[in-house]
Amino acid sequence: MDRRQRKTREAIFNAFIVLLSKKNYNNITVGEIIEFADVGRATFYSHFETKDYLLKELCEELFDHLFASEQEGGNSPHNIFHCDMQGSVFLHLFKHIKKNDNNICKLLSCKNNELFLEYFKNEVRVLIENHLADFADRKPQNIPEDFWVNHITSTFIETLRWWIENKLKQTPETINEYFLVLV
Amino acid sequence: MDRRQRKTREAIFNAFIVLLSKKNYNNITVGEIIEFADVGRATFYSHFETKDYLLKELCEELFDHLFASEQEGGNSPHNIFHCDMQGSVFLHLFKHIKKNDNNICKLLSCKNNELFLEYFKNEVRVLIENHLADFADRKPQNIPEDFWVNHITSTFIETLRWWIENKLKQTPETINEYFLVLV
DNA sequence: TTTAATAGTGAACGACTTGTTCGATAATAT
DNA sequence: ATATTATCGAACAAGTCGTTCACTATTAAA
Repeated sequence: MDRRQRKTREAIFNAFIVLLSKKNYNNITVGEIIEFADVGRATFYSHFETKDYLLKELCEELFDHLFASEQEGGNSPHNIFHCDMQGSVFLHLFKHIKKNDNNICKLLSCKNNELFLEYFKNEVRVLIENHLADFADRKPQNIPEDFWVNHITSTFIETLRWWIENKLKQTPETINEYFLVLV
Repeated sequence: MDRRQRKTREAIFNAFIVLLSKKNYNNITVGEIIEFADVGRATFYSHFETKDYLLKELCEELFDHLFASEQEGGNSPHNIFHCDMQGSVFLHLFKHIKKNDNNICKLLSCKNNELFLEYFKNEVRVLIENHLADFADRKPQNIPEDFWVNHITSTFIETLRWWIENKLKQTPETINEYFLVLV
């Protein structure tokens, strides 16, 4: 990839992230992004079709970092079902978010954006599905499988949101226990 | 209240609801609303400050219908803690939504709007808080009170959303059981 | 080094949306 | 009958979006 392209792309992502830390997604304009990124209008639109696509591509990069290690953990079948492993998958996630170099927190905060939440929920759902066996003994009888998956997924995300609203006061370990105790 | 005012207000609400059943909140313009409502632009803005305020007022009317009976049930202290009452509060809600004269379903569907979800969640939270005693024996030890309330609230809403995504196939009774079995 | 291909620039454009203004008209209440 | 109030409708400035185009700068290839 052309060095110019890379630089432009990064400049736009950076500007977008900086702006996201300051204001809501919906209130950010393309004009602001290109001003911060110091990039021509036409250039922005040659990289991203719309602002929504910019978010989408940012999410893909973000989720790569956030879920990559977890997904691989999910691929080694002999360890997953192990009790210690179960906790650590989600604990890892909570820890990553506490570090918060990335700006997931801002995006997750209620008032922000449905689009991000949709992407994020899909990602978490896949994770949950991969670790479904860990929750098998807690699953109530007579409820549909996807209802159960949806519930664990939602509970995870809502736990996260509650944590973020509480300014991440609790340790990742505490939150992880809170989460596990719910499902 | 002036008859003209009433008629205008209703025309706008109606147009808004019709449009909501066809497209996402974010994609609805004030121009469309006043066209459908057959009302002057200045008139719209003399009734509602912005589109968001229109939604807010619509929610207030909607929630009045939806939560009014439940709230009153919550005010008679001798019946609340009764086991039979517990189920029926939420069952009533599920039934109301199945009837769906109002357009909560469209608004609740993921892709729609954070603003509505926020209003709705607040309303449900109050309901849950009023009936918290019903869930007391299921509350795990050592988790904060508001975390617990948030979890029940979220679970209710996510149950609802799952139901709506599934086209309300299940009966209200079934969904109510699904919900109660989760918490 | 020269050349051809590629990426970025910046101004301008049309289209759409928002929220406001104002003089004229119609409905309502007294 | 009169005064008040609501609505109309057209126009407005401001902001935003996504596109276009002629021009310039950078990069990769010959």
